Amino acid sequence: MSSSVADPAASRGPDPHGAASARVADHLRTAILDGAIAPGERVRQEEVAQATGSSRIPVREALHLLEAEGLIENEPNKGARVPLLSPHEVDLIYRMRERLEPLALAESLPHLTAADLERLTRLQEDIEADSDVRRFLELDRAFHLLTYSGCHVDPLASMVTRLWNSTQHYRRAFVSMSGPGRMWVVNAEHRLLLDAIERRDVEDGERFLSGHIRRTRIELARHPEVFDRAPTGTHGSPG
Amino acid sequence: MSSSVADPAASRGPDPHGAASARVADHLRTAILDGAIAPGERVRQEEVAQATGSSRIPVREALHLLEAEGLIENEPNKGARVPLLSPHEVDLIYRMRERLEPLALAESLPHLTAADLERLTRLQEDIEADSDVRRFLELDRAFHLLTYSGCHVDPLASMVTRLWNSTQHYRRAFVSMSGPGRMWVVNAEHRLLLDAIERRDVEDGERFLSGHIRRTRIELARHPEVFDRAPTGTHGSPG
DNA sequence: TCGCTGATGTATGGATCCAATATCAATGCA
DNA sequence: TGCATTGATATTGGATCCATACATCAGCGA
Repeated sequence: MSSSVADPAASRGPDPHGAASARVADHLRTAILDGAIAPGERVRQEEVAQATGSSRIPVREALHLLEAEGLIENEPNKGARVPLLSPHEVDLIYRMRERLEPLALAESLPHLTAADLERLTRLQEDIEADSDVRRFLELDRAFHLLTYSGCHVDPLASMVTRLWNSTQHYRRAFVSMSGPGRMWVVNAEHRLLLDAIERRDVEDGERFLSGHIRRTRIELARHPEVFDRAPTGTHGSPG
Repeated sequence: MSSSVADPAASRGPDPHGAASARVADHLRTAILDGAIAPGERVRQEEVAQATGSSRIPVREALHLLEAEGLIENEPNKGARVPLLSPHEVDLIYRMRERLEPLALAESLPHLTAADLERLTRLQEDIEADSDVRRFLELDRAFHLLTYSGCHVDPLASMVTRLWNSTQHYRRAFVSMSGPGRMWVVNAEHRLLLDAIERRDVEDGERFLSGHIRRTRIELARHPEVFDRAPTGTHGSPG
């Protein structure tokens, strides 16, 4: 079952006007976040156009969209590539997260519904039950972003998403090589955060969250090998 | 003196490949930041194309670029418009600035050159010498952004610029109606900040800066009339 | 008089074609 | 043998044309 979206618009829907670029963007976003396209790698318009069964116009739009999301870097007349970040840049992105995400949480918390809280608890239980790296990344991301889902102010919400996107690759490399020990720490910190959220305690939530991010940043700084031409990791078979 | 750039590519250069979209983006950015296009106003592709003497393709690219900069809002099949922000959204943007800009300053400060410091001092002197609203906005923006010019990490630098862009219109409305009294406060705070920068004191710089932004936010919150269908202000004739 | 429905105009989204630029390999020269 | 130059090729940027969706308003009926 190759889940590839590679078949051109053979028997697909009628392609409702104004959806092609979004479809292409989804395709590329998934590929980049999954690590199928590694940082530093070029992304050729024609290739993507063929892979998605569209012309190059929606591809260009999608590339610009993804540039805004921090997943693509565009250089005039030279094309697009996935940004390659230095340790210092990743560190600074984590510092930005330390300051911004507590704000997003404070903005979001009052708007989280009981259903949201249930889903959060369920997610955390799933994280603790399953120790597969790929799944951990997915669930951890879902957990945190759900935490911010009550924040409806665009610049803040989109900025937080962008910061997560930019460092997704390095998170994967980091988690892959740090083993299950680190997941326990993360889970403990998630539990504290979750508890604060359930108590609707903004102050505690902000404190636990910034501490969570700060400790992750410090831990990451102790693993420079994450940046040593990190493996693409798309078929993350346990070594 | 219509400063319009409306003459099509009559005697303009040969348009070196890959510059049209940038030219269009500059045109629109200036128009929006100057208030020539007010928040909530639509931006039609064909109009811009004619005004800049290009086809609609570079216009689309420019609109997406500006969307990433927070100056344009795109809705599928409905077109582009300048975002209209609520008081709460502006307030939250200022809170983001409170947290992000000190970080940008800390990152930038060690890389500022002696020439930068001279230019900063010169700018501040110009601000104090000239009390015209339009000029104040321009110089104040230049002052702060120059302060961050040593920060070469893209997500941070671009985010700061985006936050400034998003609220430019409301800053104009605010400064227009708050009179020269407020400028004195701003100047005093700028002097403190400038002094900390010259001493290369990161901690003081961060503290003065976040205080500067916080006080501006609080002051702005006391002037809800800024949001009462604020005048376009492009020909800000004293009323 | 008010609300609904359909037709038409207008604006955006997408495809194809052409121009300009970058990339790269082959070749000639020092 | 190493390097610069030069051509061919691949790739991006822009223009024009077509398809589709939204907006407006006239016409009709209750």
